[in-house]
Amino acid sequence: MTSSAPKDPTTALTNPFEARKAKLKGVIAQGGNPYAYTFPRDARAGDLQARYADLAPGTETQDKVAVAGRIMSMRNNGMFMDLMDASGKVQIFCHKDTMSEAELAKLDNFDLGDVIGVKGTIRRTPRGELSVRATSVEMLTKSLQPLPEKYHGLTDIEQRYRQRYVDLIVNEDSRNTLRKRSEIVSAIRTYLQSVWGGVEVETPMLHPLVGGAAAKPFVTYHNTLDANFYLRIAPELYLKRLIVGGFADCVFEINRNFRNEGISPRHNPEFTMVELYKTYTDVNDMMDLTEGLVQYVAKNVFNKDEFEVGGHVVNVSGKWARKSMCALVQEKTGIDFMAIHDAGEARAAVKKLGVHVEPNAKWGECVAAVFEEKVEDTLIQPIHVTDFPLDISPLAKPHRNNPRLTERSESFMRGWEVANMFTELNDPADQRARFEEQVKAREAGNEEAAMYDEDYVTALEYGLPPTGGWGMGVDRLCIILTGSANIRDVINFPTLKPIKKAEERTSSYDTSRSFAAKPAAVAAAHSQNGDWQTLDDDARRFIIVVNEKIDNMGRVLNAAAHAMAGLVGQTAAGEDFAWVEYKDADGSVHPSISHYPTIILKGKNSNQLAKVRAEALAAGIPCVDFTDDMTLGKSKEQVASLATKKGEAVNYMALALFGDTPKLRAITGKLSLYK
RNA sequence: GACCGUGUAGCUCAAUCGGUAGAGCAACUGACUUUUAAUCAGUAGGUCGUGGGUUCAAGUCCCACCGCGGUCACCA
Repeated sequence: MTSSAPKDPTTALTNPFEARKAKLKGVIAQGGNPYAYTFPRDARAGDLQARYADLAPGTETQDKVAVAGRIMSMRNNGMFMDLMDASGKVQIFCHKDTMSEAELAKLDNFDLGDVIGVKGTIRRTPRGELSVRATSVEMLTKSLQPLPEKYHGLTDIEQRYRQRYVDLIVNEDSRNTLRKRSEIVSAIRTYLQSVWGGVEVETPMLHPLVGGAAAKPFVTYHNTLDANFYLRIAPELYLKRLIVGGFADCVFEINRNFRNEGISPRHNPEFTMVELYKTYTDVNDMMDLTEGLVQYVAKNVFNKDEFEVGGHVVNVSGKWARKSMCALVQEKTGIDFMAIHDAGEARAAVKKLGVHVEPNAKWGECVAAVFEEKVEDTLIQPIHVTDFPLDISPLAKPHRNNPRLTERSESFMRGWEVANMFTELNDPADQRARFEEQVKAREAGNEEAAMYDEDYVTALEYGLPPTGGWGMGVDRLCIILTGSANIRDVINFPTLKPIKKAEERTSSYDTSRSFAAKPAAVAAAHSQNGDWQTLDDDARRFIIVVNEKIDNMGRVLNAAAHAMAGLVGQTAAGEDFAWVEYKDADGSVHPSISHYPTIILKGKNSNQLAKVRAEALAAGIPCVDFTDDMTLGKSKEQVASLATKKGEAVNYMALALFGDTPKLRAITGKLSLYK
C-alpha cells in the first residue's frame, strides 16, 4: 500500500488545516497532483440525475461516466461520498469489488471539500440513490480549509456575505437565489431587446456633475485631470443625450448606480439599475413596459405569477391598476390635495395628519410626504401610481392636462417602489428653470439636489424628440421574485464594512507633531485673505467638537471658547481665514466675523475627541484642544497636570478645527450636531 | 446616525446566584463494506470579540472600543 497521511496522534494533526496539509503531501507521495491541471469529465451530476431518473433501485449499468466535483459528505470511511458540481449532486460508491488497493488507498487522503474526479459506471443502489460505482478516483484540488458543519451549514450572516464562496459551497438557498438573479437580469435584457427594440449601451460611471436623481453621491478624484468626479447616481442624462444624437430609437443600460446613503435590508450603496428611453413613447407606454417586463420575467424565469415575499402573496399577472397619487392619498386620508392650491394650506393639512414636512415645503412635497407615509406600505399588489407632482419631478414633462402635475408614474409591489417612469421633459427653457430650482435647493443645504448641467440643457436645445423614459431597481425586483429577506441575499458581494486589524484600530497617529510647522508654501497657496466675496462659503469651515459628557454648559462654552481662541490666535492657518466687516444702519461697524461657518458638533466622550484630534493632526488640519487639566488652578499647575498624563488619561473637553470642508467632513462626518 | 440585541472550539450551540468552560458535527486513532445528518469506542482541540475596571474569584457585573444583526430615519 502506498503511503497516506501519517497516523501519529501525537502530531498536531487535530488541527484541521495541518491535517489537510499532511494529506496533501500524501497525495503527492501516491503520485497524484493535489492541484491537477484538468480532468476528462464527460458528465455532470445534475444531468445524470435527470438522464437516469427512471433507473430502478438495485440496477447496475455498464454506462461509463467521468464526473468531477466537490466532496460534500463521506460515509462508511469514504465508501459513499456525495459529489457536488454546479448542476447538482451524485453519490460516489467506492467498493473493493471494482477498485484496486491503490485506488482505495487514495481515499485516505480525501477530505470534505476536496475536488475530485471519478470514473466508473452508473447504478442505482437498492435504497434508491443514483450512484457512480467508481473504478478510479483522483484528487483534482485539495481543500485546506474545513467546511462548515454539514447539518446546520454556515449560518453566521456576516461570514456568509464576507466569504460568499463558502456560503455558495454549503448553502443551496444562496446558490439558487444568486443564480436566479443572473437569470432575471438575462431575461430583462432579452425582453428589452426583443420586445422593445432596445439597444444596450454603457454610459459613464464617473460624472463631473451630480444629476439624474436625488441622492448623495460618492466623490472621487482624478489625479492627472486634477478634478473631482462623482460616482454616478443615475445614467439618465447620458442616455437621453444618446437619444438626442439619434444613436437609436430605444437605448437601455443595465448597470450599477452608487448612492452614498444608509445601508439597510433594502439598500446597498451600489445597486443595479436598468433604465430605458424610447422615442415617441410616453409615460403610458412605460407603464405597459413595467408590466410586460415583470410578467415576462415571471413566466420565463419562474413560470408562475404569484410570489410570496415579506408575508404577502404578490400576483403580477393581468392588467395592473393605475391610480393618481392624489387619488390614492385621498382614499387613505380623505384629503383631496387637488382641491388645495396653496402650499401653506397643504402644509397645514399635512400637519393635521401627523406627517412631518419641512417648514417651507411646496405643495407637491406635501402630497409626496403623505403618500410615502400613509399609502406606500399598503400597495402590495402591483399598481402604477400616476400624476406625480411637478415639485418633486425635476426631469419629467408637465402633465398635458394640469401644470401642477407631471407625466410621471411609479410602479409599486409589496409596498416598494420598483420602477419610475415619465414622459421626458424636453423643453430646454423649462429644464433650465428646473435646474435653477435644484441649485437653489442645493444652496439651501439639500445635499441631494441635482447640479446644474449646462451641457444637458444644450443637448435639449438641439432637440430631444418626444421620449418616454423608464427605470427599475433590479435588486428589488430580485428580492421580490426570489422571496428574499435582504438585498444582500441577491447581491453576490454586498457592501460590508472593511475589517480593521487590531493595530489599525488603536490610534497610531503622531500627535506630537505641531501643525504650526505647516509648510509655508501651502499656507501661501491659500492666501486669499481679504477678497472674501470671491470665496466659496462652503469651501472651508471652523468646527468645534465638544464632549457630550460634560453637563455643565458654562464649562462647555469655556472649553469651546478657549479652543477657538487658541486656534485663531496661534495657527499657521491664519492666512486661510477670511473676515467680513458688517455695518448696521447706525453706521456702527461689526468687524471680524468669519466668512466661513462655524459648526458645533458633539462627541460621545473624551476618547472620541481624542480620535478626531489625532486624525486631524495626521491630516495636517489645525486643531486646538482643551482638556480638563486646563481648568485646574493656574497655567503652571495645569501644565504640570497634563504632563503626567498619556493616552486615555487625557480628558478632552473640546476641540476647535479649521480647514477645507471635504477634509473636515471626512474626519467629523460621523458626529452629530450639538444641540 | 439613534435604540435594542449579539459575539464562547473549524462549524452549530450550552454554561443556573460571580465559584474547575461543555456537547454534537468536523479533525485524529481504531472497528465496521450498501450508507443517506451512517454507526460504535477512544484522542485532541479554548486569549470566552478587544482593552480596562470591580472582586478572594469574571464567559457571567461595570466602562470603553470593534464587528455583526434587527428596528427607526434617508433613499431605489
